[in-house]
Amino acid sequence: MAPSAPTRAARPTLARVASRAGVSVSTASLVFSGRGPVSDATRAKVLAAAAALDYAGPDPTARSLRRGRTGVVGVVTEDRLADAFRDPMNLALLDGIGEGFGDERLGLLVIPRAVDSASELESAPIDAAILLGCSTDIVRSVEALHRRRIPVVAIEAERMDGVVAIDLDNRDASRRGAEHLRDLGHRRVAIVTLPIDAGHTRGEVSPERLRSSTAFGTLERLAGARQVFPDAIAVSTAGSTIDEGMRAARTLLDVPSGARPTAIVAQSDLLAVGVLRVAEELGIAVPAELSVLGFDGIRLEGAIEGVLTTLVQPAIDKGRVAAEAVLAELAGDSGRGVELRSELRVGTTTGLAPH
Amino acid sequence: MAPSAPTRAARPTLARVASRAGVSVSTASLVFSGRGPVSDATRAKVLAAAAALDYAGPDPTARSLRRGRTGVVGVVTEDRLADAFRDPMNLALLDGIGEGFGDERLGLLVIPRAVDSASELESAPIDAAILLGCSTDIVRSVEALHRRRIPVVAIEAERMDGVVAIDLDNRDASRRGAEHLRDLGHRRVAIVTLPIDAGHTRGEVSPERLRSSTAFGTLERLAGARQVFPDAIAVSTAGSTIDEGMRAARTLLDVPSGARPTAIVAQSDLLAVGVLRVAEELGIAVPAELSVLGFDGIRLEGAIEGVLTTLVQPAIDKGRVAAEAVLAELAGDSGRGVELRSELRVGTTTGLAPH
DNA sequence: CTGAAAGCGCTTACAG
DNA sequence: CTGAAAGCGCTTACAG
Repeated sequence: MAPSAPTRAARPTLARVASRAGVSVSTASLVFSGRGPVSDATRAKVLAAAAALDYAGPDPTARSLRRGRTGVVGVVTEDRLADAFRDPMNLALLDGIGEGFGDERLGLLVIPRAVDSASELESAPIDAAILLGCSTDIVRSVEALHRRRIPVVAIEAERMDGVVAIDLDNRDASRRGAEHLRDLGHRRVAIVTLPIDAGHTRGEVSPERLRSSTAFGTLERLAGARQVFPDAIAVSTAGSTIDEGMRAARTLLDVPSGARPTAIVAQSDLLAVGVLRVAEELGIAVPAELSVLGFDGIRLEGAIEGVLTTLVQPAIDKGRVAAEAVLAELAGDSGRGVELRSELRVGTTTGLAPH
Repeated sequence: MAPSAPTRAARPTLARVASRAGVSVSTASLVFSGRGPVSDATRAKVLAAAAALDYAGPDPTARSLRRGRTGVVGVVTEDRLADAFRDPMNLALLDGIGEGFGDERLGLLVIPRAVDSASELESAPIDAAILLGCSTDIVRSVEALHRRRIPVVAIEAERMDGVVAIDLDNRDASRRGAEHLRDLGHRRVAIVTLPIDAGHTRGEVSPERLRSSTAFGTLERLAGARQVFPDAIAVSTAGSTIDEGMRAARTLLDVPSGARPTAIVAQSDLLAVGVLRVAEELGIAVPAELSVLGFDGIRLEGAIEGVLTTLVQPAIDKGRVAAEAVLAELAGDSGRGVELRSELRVGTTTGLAPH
């Protein structure tokens, strides 16, 4: 009977408010948008009518259609929602994005990039998209967004046309970390990597797996470390967690001590903590017998003894800069990319190589 | 000159696709929505025209306006984005929500409830809202949503008209946990609480602070523990983190041993871990000298020795049930609330009271 | 300061 | 199976 959706009581419209107030729809609109001059008396009449009808303000969808803006920015994450937010780096990024938006009231629509996620991106009501933790098959996502003429800002992704890149010096920073270990005399070094494929396969990283990998950040960090230690064995994990660090560390450390590396480069701090836990379990002294290097610079809240040697990345800045790039794109300025720099923080988990 | 927004190249429309394909707009629409019968030949013509024009499919905003649905559900969080997601319970909840939506492709718009957040809620393009970690001043948020005739599902909030409540047995579960301590002979018990006010003030919880508090879940858990230990001192924290647990624990434990409680009830597992850390720092044996009880049942990944005694809550179920309630509301079924139950898991951090 | 008109891009009965 | 028409609820030039 009623033309509205059955789930909702009939919602009052601006037209009904205007008619009750005895003004035109355009005038009523002006009252709510504040974009034009309206006399106090008129404004009061309109507001009174709105209150009487329990009108909640202009319908956001209609306003969006008319204005050509949704006021929403998509945040495209690699995995399922919760996994993406379990990574402290992504949380810092979110903080930064919030900061970067400042007073612009933009909503954040989280879009997990599932297998068939192109479809999700094709129909999400967004003005711009920020791609996070991007690795696998990002190109198709970008194509879908480009067809919709939606500006894209990608964080730590490979270079792509028409995409504003917010980069981290992953390769260079990793190289500097590895040099720190080399300067301490380390020669037998192993690497614990972040996921290198969409399947998050664990295990030794063969040249073949390397070639087929699309995990840009992981590859960059690995390449940097191998600039210093070309033959370093690398073991991949299923994610940046303490557990995963422990799993990988066991395969590297639970071996005859002659075969053990004297240093482990972990591609994240959480992985490094896992390595430290296993070293403790196995009675391997850090840093006397084993040096451990992390990446990220997260707060560890006393999860380890001492201070982790790590590459501190400006995670919040990354988000802030991404948000600013989005704002620039929406304002019609073609954003330029930014490369942010990580700093080596020498803690107590690295020291002179044994012997 | 061009009527479109300056930031975007002119986007092709369905009308242009239809005209190029030589069909009506309605027919072209049918091709993309799949909601009506279209001959293969016609479909092919339309698709070819779309490809030629690089048409990305129907505009989501226009579709939303017409259909009266945005396909987006708001997730209203208490704090800033990142804080909300730092809590492992909220992450589990997100997992559950994703599960509960199943094949319904609903986007999640995160809406941090700031001071002026009513305005945010008033204009967010959403079909329904899920209120998380709700405490302060939730009533105004609900009013704003009700005026918009948007169904609201609230998790662990006080009862409100027109809101589907997904509840946890906070009070009862806390009482059961306290009884476990009482049965072990504990009489001097202290409580470390979650935030009890919007300002996240730390310190002893006076009757006055209690009265002015609006943190529903916190109050429920406190009331449950005090059913067993009416005079237990309570110290509030600024959030569910290990750090905060440590801060509170220091005020309770770093005192002459005669004045020390023999058991601490922490309102979250992270707080409990903080308590355990401080006990270790101070050389207080757990459980010989101090029993520690948590709440939540999160995975602790070896962050503590032994197994935390805690109340395991079905966090994922909470999300799943909330999502199902949203689906029911959108389908026109008025959802009933659900109360979920937590189970006491006795670990190794509680034991007989000393003496 | 106010109003009449056009139109944002689509979907959905309805008729054929 | 296809098309013409109405309309979702608003905002924005434009004219007065």
